[in-house]
Amino acid sequence: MPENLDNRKRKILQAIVEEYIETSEPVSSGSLVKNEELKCSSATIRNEMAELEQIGFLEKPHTSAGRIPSQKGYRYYVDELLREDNLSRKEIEMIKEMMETKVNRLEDLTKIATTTLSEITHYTTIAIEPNVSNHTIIDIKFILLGTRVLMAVILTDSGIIRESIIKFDEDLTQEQIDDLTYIFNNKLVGKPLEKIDGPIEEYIVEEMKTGIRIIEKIIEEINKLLEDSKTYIEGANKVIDMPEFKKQEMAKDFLNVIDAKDIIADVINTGMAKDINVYIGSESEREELKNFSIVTFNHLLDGKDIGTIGIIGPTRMDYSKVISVMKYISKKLNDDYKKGKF
Amino acid sequence: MPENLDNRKRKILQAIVEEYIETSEPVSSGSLVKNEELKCSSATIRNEMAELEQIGFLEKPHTSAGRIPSQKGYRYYVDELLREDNLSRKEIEMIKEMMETKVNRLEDLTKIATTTLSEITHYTTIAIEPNVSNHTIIDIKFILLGTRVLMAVILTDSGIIRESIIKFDEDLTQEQIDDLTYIFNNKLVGKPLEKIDGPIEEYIVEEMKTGIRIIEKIIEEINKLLEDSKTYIEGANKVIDMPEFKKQEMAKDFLNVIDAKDIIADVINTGMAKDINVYIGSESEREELKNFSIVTFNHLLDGKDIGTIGIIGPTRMDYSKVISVMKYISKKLNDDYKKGKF
DNA sequence: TTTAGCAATCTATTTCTTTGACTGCTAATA
DNA sequence: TATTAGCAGTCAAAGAAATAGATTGCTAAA
Repeated sequence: MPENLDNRKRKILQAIVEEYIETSEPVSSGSLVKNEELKCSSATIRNEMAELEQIGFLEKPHTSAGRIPSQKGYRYYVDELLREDNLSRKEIEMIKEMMETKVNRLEDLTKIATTTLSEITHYTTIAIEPNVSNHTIIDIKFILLGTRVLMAVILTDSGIIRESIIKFDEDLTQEQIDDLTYIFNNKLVGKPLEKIDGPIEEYIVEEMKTGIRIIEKIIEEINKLLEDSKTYIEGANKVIDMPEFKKQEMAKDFLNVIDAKDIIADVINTGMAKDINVYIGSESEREELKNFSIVTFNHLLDGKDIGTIGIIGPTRMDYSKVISVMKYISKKLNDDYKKGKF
Repeated sequence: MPENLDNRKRKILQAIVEEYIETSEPVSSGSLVKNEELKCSSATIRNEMAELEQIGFLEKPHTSAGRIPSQKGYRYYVDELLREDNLSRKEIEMIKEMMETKVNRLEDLTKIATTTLSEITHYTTIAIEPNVSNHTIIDIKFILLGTRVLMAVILTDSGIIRESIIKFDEDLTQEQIDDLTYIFNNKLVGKPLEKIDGPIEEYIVEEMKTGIRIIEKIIEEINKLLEDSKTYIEGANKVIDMPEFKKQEMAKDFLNVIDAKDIIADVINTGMAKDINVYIGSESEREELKNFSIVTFNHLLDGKDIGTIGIIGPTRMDYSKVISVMKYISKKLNDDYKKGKF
């Protein structure tokens, strides 16, 4: 439940957040007087600022400095004060141009969206493969590569293709492969792509004439394929010029997060799936992320989740710009899809 | 042609390089006197150091500091003075343990070697997919996924598998796929995996009954597959604790290099293929790398290059440890291979 | 050829001072 | 009651000066 702030407090908070995002310096009462919307003296603003600090929206680095937004302050700003139409004509042109490339796979489309996002926002971007468990299998293919190596390819209705190479200690015959293909398809096509469990495994083993070990291994590998959702990070160098990274500790935290990609995957997968998700500082409940914010959106086609795209940066992030770009890219991906681009 | 240094100068250079690698502080004549192998006074050492600086093996950060090795100094050290048996029993155990995992693909083996290397050396590791142009094709498979999506899988004699998904604007028939498979195999199996050129393309087009556009597209995609060699980087956070990264500029350079992986790929691909390759500072002729060294080895199985593995770190790098680990891992990969592990 | 000894050099550290940017409070004002 | 002017108090950041410490290069003697 967002506290109710009166109009002047809202204006002051908004002005502080925006000025701090721009300059990365604590904002003083004096500099706010220049804001044309605020028709009062610096003393009045000081009183208001003191109150905003009292209720937790602002903090002071030290007595004689200006104020900076607290995590709660950012949250209020994002939920209540943000402007979402923060894209210049030039930026829209850039996005359009960058996203024109033709691609063969959905994954490549994600890649392009990611690069675009990074270029426009100047933050580090993240792409996480979708959790495919609510997608429907439309085909499973097994291809024998050599006599002991099998390639399994799974296709889903949303156009996602996953493949895995499996090596055996014994020879496989083409006949076995044909059997496998038949039975796996029979049992799994049309079903949601969930983990293959005990009962299904038993059924398949029963149907097959040979090789329980082979089936076990295949199921193991397929399950592995379903579980792991790869995370890609791009533009790690984008952050280096930001003033917050002058502090060794923050730079260290950042590199650690970038390296242990699962930290980010974890946060995103446990989050709720809103249109656009914003995790500010320690809201993500990971110590390493307390100085960072993550903003993501789910790349949806026809209601199917085909991956999460996001950015990570300091809590002093240009939320307005980031969210504007994301909304635009998200819409464009869908429009292109409807126009049959993919 | 390595200059000839007398024995004492060699010892002094070696001691300076090793102490500087360990402490990252300029080495003084005084601290070298403690070295038991050097039976002379600090004054004598100072004279020798002055001469070593004269001929370019050492440098001074400023008048009243000790000496640090120059790039030329490191080079002499690596070529002439390096000890290669610099692995503790404990480290060998660690390597053995980490490399025990069973894998299905050669690529996964590379991944494991990379992780091991990073853990043992505490530097950032690099893996670059092999240039497959001298490998021989043993099979090409085309699999139809849906009516307009084709998957091409290429197998080489070295066990490398490359696959690509190709999307068409028109429907494909199974018959066409069978034709494609037959003709491509006929023409390319047993040949080195080079770019498919004009004459071959013409031949294939002639043989096929239909769809010159389809063939063009397939060849385009296959050629793309052969060209791009992906680069993976792991352990970027390993560097953060090194004193040299206190300097903003170096941290920036490093992140840029990590982000623009092709810089590294470029250096490695233009290098000569020795057993182990060491690029010190600006030897790699890329401005961004002037403060970094790269050490790589080629992962060879039966003489076939199946990928390059390496590390990147500051020029003040523990070359001895790095090279020792690499030799050990390289040998182990080969031994495992001969024992049929893969 | 080697070494002891010493002046000269230069960085890094510490301490002190100064400056300037804010705030918070008080008392006057509308 | 809400606003504001004015001013003392606080604190960090920047600058200046002093100090300490490390190391070299040179000279002259061994």
